[in-house]
Amino acid sequence: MRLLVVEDESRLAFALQRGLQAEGFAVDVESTGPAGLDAARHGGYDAMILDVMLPGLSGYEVVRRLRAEEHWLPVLMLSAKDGEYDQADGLDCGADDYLTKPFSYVVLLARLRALLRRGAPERPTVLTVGDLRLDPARRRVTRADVEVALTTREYALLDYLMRRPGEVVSKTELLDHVWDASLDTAPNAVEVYVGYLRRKIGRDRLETVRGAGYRLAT
Amino acid sequence: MRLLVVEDESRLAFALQRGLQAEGFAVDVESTGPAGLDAARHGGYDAMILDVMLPGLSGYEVVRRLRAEEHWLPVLMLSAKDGEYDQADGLDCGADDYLTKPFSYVVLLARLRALLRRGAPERPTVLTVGDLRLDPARRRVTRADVEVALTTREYALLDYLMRRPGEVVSKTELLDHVWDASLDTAPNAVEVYVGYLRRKIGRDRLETVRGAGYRLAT
DNA sequence: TGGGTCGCTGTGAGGCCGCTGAGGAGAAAC
DNA sequence: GTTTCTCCTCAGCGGCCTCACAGCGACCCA
Repeated sequence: MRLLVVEDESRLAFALQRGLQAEGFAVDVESTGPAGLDAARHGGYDAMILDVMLPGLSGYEVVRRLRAEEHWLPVLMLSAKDGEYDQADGLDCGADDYLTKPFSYVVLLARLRALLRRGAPERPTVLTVGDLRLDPARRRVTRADVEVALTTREYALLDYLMRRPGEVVSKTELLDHVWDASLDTAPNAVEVYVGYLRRKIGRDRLETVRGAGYRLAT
Repeated sequence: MRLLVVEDESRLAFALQRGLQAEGFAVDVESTGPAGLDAARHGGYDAMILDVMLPGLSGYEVVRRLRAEEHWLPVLMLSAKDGEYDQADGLDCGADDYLTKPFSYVVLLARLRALLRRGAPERPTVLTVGDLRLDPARRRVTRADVEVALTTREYALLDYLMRRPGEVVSKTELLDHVWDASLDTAPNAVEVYVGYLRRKIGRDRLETVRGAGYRLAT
């Protein structure tokens, strides 16, 4: 679990970093609004702890811009002010939760966990061709609901073919996309792997188009 | 938007009902724990506002049972107590947010809207995969109800894997999320820790997907 | 029917990937 | 200071995967 802490008070930032790391989180720290926004945009974090008072760009503004750019990273806001409108503002501008300083570490942790619990996993589509199914996330292939064990190369080959069902795909194209284009492999390797695949997914699923390439039967 | 308010102080319950109705919500009120639980189970509400102190069944217990039955209705808890552990307890037993009485109506509304925005939480408090259970709040892992002692790193690794059961997770992804991205760790560390985990949770629970990563068996 | 071309497959070597035991560094407990 | 615990690196090993090769079969065209 990677966290981004954006906080300009260095003592607090350091305390948070150490405490959260002790809980097993990986923690990066930024100390200004713009730097925090940038990190959140590019970083692949699971959640963000964000101070409201920041140099350069306020915490409110950071969240607003993130949301405007369709980033849905869970955000826990921290603020020294404790007026109620302030809190409402924080939530309404797109933060997911709000803590008022001084806060207790226990509460912070509990809120953070609640936030991480509801993270939204989007699963990529499962490719389906006939009774063949390929799930990229699980890296799993089934044929008529029976799992098929594939090696890395076999899997990559089938993946490529299933994204272009019914089309004729040439050997050189396969060499370019499934094999590393840099190292020159003999075209025969394609034939070898087509052979392997046929044994596993069924001989008739993969047609040879003599002189042109291969076609995955729809 | 339909709301369920479970509150035994009739004045507060009435005030909430009128206020929220004025905002355009459809509001039903229950005044005991068991009645609230029942309504939540059958009612098709979009969110629930739940007092902790209730006759018959405490608010904690209501949420816990709901979650145990796989109901993921967003729950906003209300409590007169204000000890911090109390608040942490509320969140960890499955509530999505927490307000301490006395609270301001503005804050309640903001929190409620934030809750409705993010819809029902998708993940249970306790992560369960097969006979493995991981309780983030207690930082505890059991396998077939036997506690398993894990180090910080082992725990973080299992936590990450259990949030994506059945999916293949690459070593680099694990390095990024379970290890701190800033310090560069050798990819071999992942292999080592997968080895440790296997000894503790069972060799077959963690599959190797050669060339791709690891997969937690569902 | 025969020759040529293209594709298929069994064999085997080489290499990459992942696993594990050993051990050192650093922190914490005693 | 010593012991213990944890984290992580390193090196060696074992196994599976990959792919080249060569011989054979299939297909196409006179």
